[in-house]
Amino acid sequence: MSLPHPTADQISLPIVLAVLGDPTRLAIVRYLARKEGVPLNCSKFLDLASKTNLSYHLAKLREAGVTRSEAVGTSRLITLRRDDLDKRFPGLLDSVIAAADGDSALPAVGTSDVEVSA
Amino acid sequence: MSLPHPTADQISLPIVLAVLGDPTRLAIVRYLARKEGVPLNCSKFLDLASKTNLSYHLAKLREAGVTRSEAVGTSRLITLRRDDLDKRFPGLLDSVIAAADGDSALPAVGTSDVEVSA
DNA sequence: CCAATTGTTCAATAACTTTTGAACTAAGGA
DNA sequence: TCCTTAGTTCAAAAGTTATTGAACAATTGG
Repeated sequence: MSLPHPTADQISLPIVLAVLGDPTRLAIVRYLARKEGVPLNCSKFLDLASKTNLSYHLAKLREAGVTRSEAVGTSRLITLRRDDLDKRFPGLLDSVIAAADGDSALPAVGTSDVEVSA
Repeated sequence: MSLPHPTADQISLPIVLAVLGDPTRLAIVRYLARKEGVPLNCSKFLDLASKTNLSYHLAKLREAGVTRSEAVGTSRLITLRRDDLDKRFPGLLDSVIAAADGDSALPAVGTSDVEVSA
């Protein structure tokens, strides 16, 4: 681990809700959930926002305890903290993601049929 | 019904999450959930915020589709829109409320053992 | 009618959040 | 070493949300 992350018990419900209440961040979390287990780097999300702005949103997600960012070379590998979130707030993440998946008006990443392998 | 409320299908996930991401509003929703079926007036929440500020937060909850406010005499009877929320975002409200109930650091209303009957 | 109760609205301010661009760091490849 | 890639940091600007007090409206009880 490289950057400051809260421990599981430091994760705060209102902060998590507020952080997920932003469409850009919700899109990031949705994509992470779909690709669970596969660590992703920031470039995956460049169609949601500028590089600088993404850095800001990804920091918010990390600081809230929603994601984990690990520095590997010049990349950040980002994963969902599903284990910790499920322990802390059972069912919350699943219901949020299911609700987001059901809403076609929300911004999304990697939703097209075409999937780039590398 | 008196004041403008969104219809069930107009309720937006990011807006609901953002609205619930405020500790004062979360406390209001929690209390409404505990007293489900019993319409409450604003005075119940006066220990959370000033009258003016409550009016603001209750309007946010109403506009997001989380609560319903009905004008009855000089009071507003406030209820949770559980039916609509459950239809739109299954499991979300329950997991949020369960998570909030598990967090003793959050502000709360009517948590004491003493319950005033009238 | 008068006063009290219940809550809203308005304008101001304070406090945050989001977005931006330019400058930066750190790693990796040619 | 130099260049590129990946992402951060910083300061400024823009936008939004929260909080306040004073003034208001509507209903109800005396």
